Amino acid sequence: MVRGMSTDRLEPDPTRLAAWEAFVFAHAAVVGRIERELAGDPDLVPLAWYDVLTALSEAPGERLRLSELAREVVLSRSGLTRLVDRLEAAGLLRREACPDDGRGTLAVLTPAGEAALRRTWPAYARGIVAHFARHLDDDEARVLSAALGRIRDAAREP
Amino acid sequence: MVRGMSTDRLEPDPTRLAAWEAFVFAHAAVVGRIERELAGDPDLVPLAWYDVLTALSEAPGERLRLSELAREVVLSRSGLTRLVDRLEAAGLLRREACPDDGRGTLAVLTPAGEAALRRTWPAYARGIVAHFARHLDDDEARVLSAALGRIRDAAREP
DNA sequence: GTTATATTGTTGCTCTTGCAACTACCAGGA
DNA sequence: TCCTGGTAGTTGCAAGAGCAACAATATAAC
Repeated sequence: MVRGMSTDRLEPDPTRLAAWEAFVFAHAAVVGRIERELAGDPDLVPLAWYDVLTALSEAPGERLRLSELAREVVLSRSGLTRLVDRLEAAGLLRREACPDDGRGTLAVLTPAGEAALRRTWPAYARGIVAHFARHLDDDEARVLSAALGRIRDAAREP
Repeated sequence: MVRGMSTDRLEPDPTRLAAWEAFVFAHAAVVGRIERELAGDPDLVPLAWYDVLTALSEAPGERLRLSELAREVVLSRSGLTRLVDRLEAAGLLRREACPDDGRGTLAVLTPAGEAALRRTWPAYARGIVAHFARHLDDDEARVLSAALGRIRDAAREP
């Protein structure tokens, strides 16, 4: 697993607890800020929409099963249903029946969805740089990417 | 500011972008898991309550102005008003008039609030270890604490 | 002292989310 | 084949959070 601590401790040591607290509140503060910045321009989509559209744009055929999408953006299935409702109503994606599974539904990115993605990216990127990336040196960036990626993958498992 | 990048870039480099994406989804996955674990036991308080109670327990006199508390837990003032309503209704804190400012209100931790904190900590600590701390070696823990602390402090400023 | 400006906390409203229950569908076993 | 268990997606419901607007109080300018 990981060196430097016994893996069956019941409490985090002070350094890891400080990391956890910084993690939680940094997330709230930074995401809140970026969200408000995006909300200031009616042409830009909110972060939750952006996450869904990005996941679709990176998927083969720009389409994904709803259950897959829910795992991808870390949302409950019911939450994802409503989110996809809103995106579909806005024309940024469309639902399509899954050919090989009668239960399934695919979300498919539309040209309007791609356009929304491209339109939102510059402001989003500025927010990431100004409130997050700007404060990291190269070593820290690598460590965060590796460590948080590992944590995310573990927490996403069933 | 920080070495290793020019500070006026409009987009994050790939490493920092990967760090950002891991940061966002790791938070959603880990906090969601811990929240569900706590919700499984009716004697434990949810994370938002825990954050408020901790902030109070660490403040001098175990009391804090509501505006200070809102900054501390990164919540809007209206959001904090309702949250404090719920905590007060549950008897975990009480409101008190601020002696030196007629506009102000203090939130004061009650014994029941301290008890809730102590009761919730073990399960919360287990969640932090199992889903977060367990995946960090000592170096990573130090880097996360420092870097995310810096990011949090910057994003909390007005 | 009076007036103008800013801050504190609360409320109305709306949006978003999760859980539990439900339907529709798939897969495996008798 | 039929039946049983499991999965996919949707819905009713309730809880939580933010914005804008408001009343009360404080602070500064004059």
